[in-house]
Amino acid sequence: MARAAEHRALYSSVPLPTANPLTRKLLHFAPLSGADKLLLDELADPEERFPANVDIVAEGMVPRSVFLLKEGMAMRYRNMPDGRRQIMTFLIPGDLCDMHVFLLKEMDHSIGTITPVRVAPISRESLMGLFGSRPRISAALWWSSMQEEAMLRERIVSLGRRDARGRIAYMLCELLWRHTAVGLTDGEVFRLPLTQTELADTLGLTPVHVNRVLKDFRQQGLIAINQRILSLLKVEALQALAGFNKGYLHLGGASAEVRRYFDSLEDAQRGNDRSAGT
Amino acid sequence: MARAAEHRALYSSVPLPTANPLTRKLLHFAPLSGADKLLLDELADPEERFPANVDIVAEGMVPRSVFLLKEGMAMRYRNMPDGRRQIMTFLIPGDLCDMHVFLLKEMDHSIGTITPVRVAPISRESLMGLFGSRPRISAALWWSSMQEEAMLRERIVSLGRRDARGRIAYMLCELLWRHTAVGLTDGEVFRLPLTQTELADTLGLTPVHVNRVLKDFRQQGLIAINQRILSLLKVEALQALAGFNKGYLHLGGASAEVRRYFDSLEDAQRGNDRSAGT
DNA sequence: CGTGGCGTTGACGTTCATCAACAGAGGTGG
DNA sequence: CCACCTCTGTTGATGAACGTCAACGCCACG
Repeated sequence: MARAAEHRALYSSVPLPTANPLTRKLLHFAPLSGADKLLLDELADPEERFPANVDIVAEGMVPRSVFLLKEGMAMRYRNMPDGRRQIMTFLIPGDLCDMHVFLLKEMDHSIGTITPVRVAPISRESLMGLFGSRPRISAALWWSSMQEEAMLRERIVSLGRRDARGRIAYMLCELLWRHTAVGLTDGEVFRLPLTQTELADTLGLTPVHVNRVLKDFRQQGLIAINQRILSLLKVEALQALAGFNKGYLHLGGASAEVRRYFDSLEDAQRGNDRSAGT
Repeated sequence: MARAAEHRALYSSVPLPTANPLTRKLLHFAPLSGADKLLLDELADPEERFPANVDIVAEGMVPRSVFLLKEGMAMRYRNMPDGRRQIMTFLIPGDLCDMHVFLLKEMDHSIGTITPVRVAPISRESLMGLFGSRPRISAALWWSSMQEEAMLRERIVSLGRRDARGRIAYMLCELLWRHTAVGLTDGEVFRLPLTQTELADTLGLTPVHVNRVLKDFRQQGLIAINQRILSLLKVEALQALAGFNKGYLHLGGASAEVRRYFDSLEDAQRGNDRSAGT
């Protein structure tokens, strides 16, 4: 396949992101100062590794620390009593597993790795400290969590009102834009290490049916897959197929008004710091 | 139907809730002081009314103020390009419409009324003020928003991996528990002003199919419906049918550890207030 | 007295699930 | 280095769950 060779070539030219993926993502919300970026880098510094196909957090556990995913892919999922599985979310670099859930008494779902991953554990204390002292980063993290919620809502729309072709097209588009937001694409090409079974468990379909639809997409020249590298050859067509509108990802940033508001908080905070002799 | 008469009788004995529904809900997270409750009552005091079947907020608008739903029922929904509709969430008394979304540039879905509603508009300022000064209420609101997110995830599980009977059973159970949490049930009986079409648009089904399943449930003696009053006659059976586990609603409250943490913040805050001469 | 929304029921069609079998890739132990 | 095995992808045959289309009754409302 000439096409495959071609997009591998493209992919190999993807520059390694210079900033950490969380920073990259948050920059879609609002500009961050050098100090903010430094702080985020420190936050992302500690490192822990997990192999593929293990649970980082299991259903029923008490949520403890928070993890920042730095590399690899993971998922939130739940097993049904009859052994079937529903994947709720894919986690990609720059995503936080459970910035919030530590408020809850016990996990209602599991988080498992899909590929080997590198994560930065973040303690509840440092996160709460951040919230108390850095309004702009807090707002950005909050925004990011709103974005995640919007993605959940979009999944509901997809599962409720799109057919198999629409669901798959929509999911490929969402993954493309999310990867773009953290600098992990080259044009419409990115690495997608999912099995067809995992896609099926995400979209409420069977692996067999996912296979048939993907075959169809390939034959129509909409996508190409090779060595887990996915090319969306006709993004427009795919988006049309799904009725996909990337608005729900809210990549356009905050309104000027909201941004000003958090800037003013930031200034107030700096004032506090000075008066406290910091 | 003797049964219908019976459950109407039951329903009429439901006492009017003394506390406002938001307070009732938040008490599931942690105890609140008298001052906290007073503050929540003030928050809920302003009033605005909307008739049934109108949009309170429409897709594409800039999210402005936040609303507390005090009475009636509303929904978040989205219209698809082909005219079909997906309902994402039902809002019942005690729910906040978009505590968070004001961080986003534009709404990616609409909020519409199902029945006439009474809401309390809350300004961004008073909400932010609360977050700055009342750690315990803030934590409770945050918890409530986590709970909403958990409900979204559960919907995804439902749409992805349950059949029509399971979905409907699950939705009835969820609505029962949510109403219970704000004191709007009497045993397994509560008022549910939804049409079958609305249920269908929530669960990714057609009104026709919802009708057939409900008929079946009625014939099996699982439920009874009369004048929009719903009785879950065999909750156990319904929950078994859906594989329903109310754990995801997190009604058990916060862990002792989390609660202590926010109590300590509260104390620190009171210290600040005193030293600032308030 | 019409009219429109909602619930209800029947006949029929389509999408997707289920079951089954096999091929290729990659990993592991002998 | 090869045999073996498991996981993933692939394809075909069959069936069930749910959607679509259509019609009618009921009730609230103007």
